[in-house]
Amino acid sequence: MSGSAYHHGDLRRALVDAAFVAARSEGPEGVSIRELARRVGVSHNAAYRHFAHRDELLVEVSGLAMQALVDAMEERLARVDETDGVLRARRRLAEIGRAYVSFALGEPGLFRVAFSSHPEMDQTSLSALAVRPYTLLGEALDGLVEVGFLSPSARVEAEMTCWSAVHGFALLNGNPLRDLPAEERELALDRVLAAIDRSYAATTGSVITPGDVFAVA
Amino acid sequence: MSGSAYHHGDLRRALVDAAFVAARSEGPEGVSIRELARRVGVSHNAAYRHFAHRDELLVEVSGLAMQALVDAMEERLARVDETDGVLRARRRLAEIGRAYVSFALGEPGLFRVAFSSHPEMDQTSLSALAVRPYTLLGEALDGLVEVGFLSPSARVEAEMTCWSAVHGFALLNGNPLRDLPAEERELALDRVLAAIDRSYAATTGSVITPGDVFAVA
DNA sequence: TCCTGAAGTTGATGGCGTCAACATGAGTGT
DNA sequence: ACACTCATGTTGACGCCATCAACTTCAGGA
Repeated sequence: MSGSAYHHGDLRRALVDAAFVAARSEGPEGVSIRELARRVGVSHNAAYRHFAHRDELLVEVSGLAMQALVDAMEERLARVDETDGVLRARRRLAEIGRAYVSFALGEPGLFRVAFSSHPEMDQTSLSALAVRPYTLLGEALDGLVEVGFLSPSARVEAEMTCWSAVHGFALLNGNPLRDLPAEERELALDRVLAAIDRSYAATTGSVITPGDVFAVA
Repeated sequence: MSGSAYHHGDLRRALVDAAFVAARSEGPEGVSIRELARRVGVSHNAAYRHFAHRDELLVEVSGLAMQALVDAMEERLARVDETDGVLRARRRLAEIGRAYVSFALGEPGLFRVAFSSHPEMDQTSLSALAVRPYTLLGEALDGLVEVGFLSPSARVEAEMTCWSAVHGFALLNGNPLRDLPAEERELALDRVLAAIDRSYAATTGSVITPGDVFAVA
């Protein structure tokens, strides 16, 4: 009933796909039911057989965008080849942050659609959407605790701190600071990540040898 | 020429005022030229004698919203009555963060309009808008350096770190985490602020006596 | 074979931003 | 005192949008 062939072929999927490319290049507000219908070669209103309203379609696209973000994070995580336990855990956390920011700045449309608020959307499905990046981050933090770099007591909801820093950085650099030179931005991100790293080290009195993980002290 | 009386009285101001209240209750997308015209008792299109397009009006409102944010921060800063130098500087920084978050969550419409992106808007005026909160934050950070809590080398662009953390926290709590219980949210913010504090202390080897500034260790 | 219900279409309503053409009237130069 | 000009406002249009209601079509089961 959802994926079978009918008049069009598979309109629902076609619409979602088209919406994804539209959102990718123009963000959520660039997704127009009518435009999609035109693009897919179907009459306006056809979409309403599959989505109650525009927001329902956007939620679907949000899911895909979020998935793309997760993929980017996982791909980058997989590249960490550090063998020393502590360094590895710290680098993994940093890579999550880098992947997040790089996705936000490289795919602004998708990023915005992933986090765009849909008033119609019930809260549960909303947080369910963001759950995967959250757990990914959580695992990295658990890793830090395991190697003794982050104290268990500071571990509590450490997700919030990391996520806030990186999310804020991504948004500020996408908007008010949008034309900061890439070099400066890179450096600034290093500093933010270093600050988090330093903050965690302080919870266990771990020593950070300069140049350990980050270029900046 | 800008503030004189004419047909309407002072349409430009009236429009901006109406736009402000609209933005306050519904955010940037709730600001409609036609609706404002109706509200002000003037014909649609009248606004176009004062603003080239909708975005130009929104920029004006952004400025007001940003000003409101700054006011909130300054008001809160003024309330810090700590006498001990180090504690005072640390608390001032924390208060800036709290004011920022509290404004973002208490006035979501204004906050969003303050930071909404206006494609038509040239970059210079955009960053000029955000300059005041930025300098306010900068002054607080300078204070931390003066009392020896933050090392001068870590001072470099520390604005970015603070601003990112707090901005991200505000947005996450306004959107995906929008119905987190207020209590938990408060605690989470404490933790974020404590992490920053800790991170700065680490740059000078300053000792943090528990319960110094924040409830959480 | 028919007929039902899902999938798609047509046409309308009311919203929006914006352009062009017109109306009005306050303030200035003579 | 008068006429003229130009800023300010108005009317009416265009094309976009989301969405509703009423239709057609047609595939698959009784």
